[in-house]
Amino acid sequence: MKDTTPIQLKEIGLKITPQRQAILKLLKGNETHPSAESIYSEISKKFPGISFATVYNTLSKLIEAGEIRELDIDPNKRRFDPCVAPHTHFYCQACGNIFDISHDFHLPLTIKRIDGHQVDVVQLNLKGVCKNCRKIP
Amino acid sequence: MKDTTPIQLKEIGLKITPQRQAILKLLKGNETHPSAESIYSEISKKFPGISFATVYNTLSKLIEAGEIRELDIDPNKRRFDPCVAPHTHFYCQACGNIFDISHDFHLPLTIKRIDGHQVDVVQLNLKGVCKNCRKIP
DNA sequence: TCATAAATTATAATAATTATAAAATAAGAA
DNA sequence: TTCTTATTTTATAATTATTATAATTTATGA
Ligand SMILES: [Mn+2]
Ligand SMILES: [Mn+2]
Ligand SMILES: [Zn+2]
Ligand SMILES: [Zn+2]
Repeated sequence: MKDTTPIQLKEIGLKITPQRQAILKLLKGNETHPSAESIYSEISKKFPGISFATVYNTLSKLIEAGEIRELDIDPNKRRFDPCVAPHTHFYCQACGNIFDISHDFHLPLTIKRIDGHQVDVVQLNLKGVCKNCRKIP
Repeated sequence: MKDTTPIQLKEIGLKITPQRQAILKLLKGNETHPSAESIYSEISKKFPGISFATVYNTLSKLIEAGEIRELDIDPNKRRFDPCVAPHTHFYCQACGNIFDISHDFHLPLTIKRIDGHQVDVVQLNLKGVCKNCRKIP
């Protein structure tokens, strides 16, 4: 039988717990850019007793370890992305969904300095009305 | 004596009140990208009785009218910018200050559609450690 | 001056997130 | 395998930012 132990946790110095495994599994390959709330709701199905603190704590640790990243695009809540490679996002102001944009806008991704400031993160955010919401007038 | 009446309010269909005049005056030319809290604190000096609701209400009206805009860059609070012309921002993760970046990154400012989505806003956000915070190790 | 819609205020409510401390548990040592 | 302990989870409270409500006040135009 295939070993499904998520070695990622061990690698970043975290204890392997069922809750963390579930959160990691939910995130892996997830392209919805979930919020803490949506992660909590989903995980609750399998772990009815999980607490919000565990979700937030785990997300913080994963961000620290560089396994996931946080987006600054939803004005109402934190949103998370398991894909840490740089890419553009589109936020729908009607439904709140976030879409990956694969088009290359030739961003200054390697810039390390500007106006004397040290640049660590570069984010291009687009906002408007998504494909789906445009249909429903 | 010079007329200092802010005609902007009348123009956008809002009643001229001392509170609104003060908020508008504080915003005009302000490059600090203030939060509701910082606006409230500052205005309170002249209007000790002003309420947070007035600050938020006024900001909402001004955004609606396109007189100011809101940034999605500070993960903790809403930040406002009286300059509505498109420009890049830098957020310091150490001190929370936001700086305007005048360098032209050739953003797709005229794009109206991508992947079927209707694009209304384009924001380029840089984050890291600002000039001032780098000095204090 | 007066009528009235709009704005302001005090206050409560909501939503997201963070803090605290006790109980549970993963993981390595014995 | 059992023991030990630091880590993690949970329940709960606290905090912070923002929005909602309703009574009072005020700007504005007749
Ligand atoms: Mn993404
Ligand atoms: Mn600006
Ligand atoms: Zn949508
Ligand atoms: Zn700084």
